[in-house]
Amino acid sequence: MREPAISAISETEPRSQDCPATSGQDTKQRLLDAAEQLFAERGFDGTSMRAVTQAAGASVSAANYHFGSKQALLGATLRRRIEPFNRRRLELLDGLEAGGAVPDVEQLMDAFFRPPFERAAEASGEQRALLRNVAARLWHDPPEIVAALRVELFGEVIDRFVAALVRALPHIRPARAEMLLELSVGLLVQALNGQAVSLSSSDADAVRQVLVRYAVAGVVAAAQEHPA
Amino acid sequence: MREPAISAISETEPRSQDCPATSGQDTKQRLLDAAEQLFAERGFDGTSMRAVTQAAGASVSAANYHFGSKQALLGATLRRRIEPFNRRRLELLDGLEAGGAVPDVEQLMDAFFRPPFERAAEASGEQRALLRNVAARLWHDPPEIVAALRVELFGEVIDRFVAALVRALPHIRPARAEMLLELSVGLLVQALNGQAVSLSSSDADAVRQVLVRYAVAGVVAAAQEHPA
DNA sequence: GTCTATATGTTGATAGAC
DNA sequence: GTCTATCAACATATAGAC
Repeated sequence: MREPAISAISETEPRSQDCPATSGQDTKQRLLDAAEQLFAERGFDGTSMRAVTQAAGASVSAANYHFGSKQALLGATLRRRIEPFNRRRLELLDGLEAGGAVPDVEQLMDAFFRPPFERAAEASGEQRALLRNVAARLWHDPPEIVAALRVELFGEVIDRFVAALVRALPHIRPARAEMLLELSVGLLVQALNGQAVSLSSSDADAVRQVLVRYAVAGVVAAAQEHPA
Repeated sequence: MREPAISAISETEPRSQDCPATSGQDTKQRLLDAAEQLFAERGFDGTSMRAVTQAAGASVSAANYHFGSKQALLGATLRRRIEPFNRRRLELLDGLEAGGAVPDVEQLMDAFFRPPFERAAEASGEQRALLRNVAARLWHDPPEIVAALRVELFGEVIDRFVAALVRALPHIRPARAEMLLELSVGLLVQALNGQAVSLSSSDADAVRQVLVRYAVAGVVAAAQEHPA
């Protein structure tokens, strides 16, 4: 998945006249792929535009033409990776709430945790390693673009799941539900990014089940404001 | 270019005022303070030696004289901040295990989570903001020095607490205990770094209690390999 | 111990040819 | 749309005066 893009520059546009319109999209995709991998491996500041464009077999100018800036390129990679997860989360939640049903905490946490693991199971080793770091970067890198993206990408998901948690735990205050969901995100990030958890050597399903069990018990136990 | 803005950051300890002889230690401390704050705010790659030395009112050469390299400077800041936490963790664990006692999961998780919150309670607002990011950087930044430091600083703590967890939960496999402790670290990092948790506006004790309640229930529930 | 000055490399972004 | 060439700014690290 790394070098085959070189062939694109070894020949001088053999079919460029046949489909010139798709050449732009193709380069854009290769840039996105290369940027995603490098940002995940070496971080935003640790990745130069030159490194990205070389890996993609393109020029720095091409990247700036398509994305405008390095920050916008990072935003595009994160958006592309996260959006499907959150669409899937909402899809699962919609299913659980169909017909006015009130899903319980276990169903909710499972719906929240499942999407990245589905992707991990179907992905190659390299993609899994990548996935781990994307999560860590998105939740712990301070740059402004990441904070804005977090709201853009996660806002609806957080709102919907907090509301569902409030319904599942009738005596919980919404602020507490939000706090517990955020703590659960820490659990998920650690699981995806961790060492001992080792997504690559374990069965993704097994890890997810441990995670869900941990989170369900934790959320239920910490839901009460003043425990006995 | 700038005024010697030193007072904004100096925080370490009330040092004696012998000026010329201890001038070296003084500069070293100021560099450490400035580096810690800037690394926390802008990350390792986002922080230049120039920024650090200007904030500390010193020169780049002085920093390289004292620490040798930028990476070593990062290592020094993390070591200074993390070491007391882990000493305190081991101290609390020693207390719990005194006389051959076998502490339960709640005592263990409390001892593991408490030190950063103690520090947070006694610290200023700036220090609390800083603390949050130190945790996130140490656990999610990929650079080699961070990985090595993690083993150096956390190795003994992890070993001791995993062993204690195995004693507290007799049927748990050590690998599972290690996984659950690592997941719990994710919980802690998210609590220290999170938005909704908001250490600065809440009572640190209250947050810690929620955290402990979440983790205890989670660890106990996820300890069994094959739940009914 | 700390400084000034500098060596040497890299960065993100742009200009303009094609 | 993509390239080559180039820019100004900034990076880390070192040399040598004091």
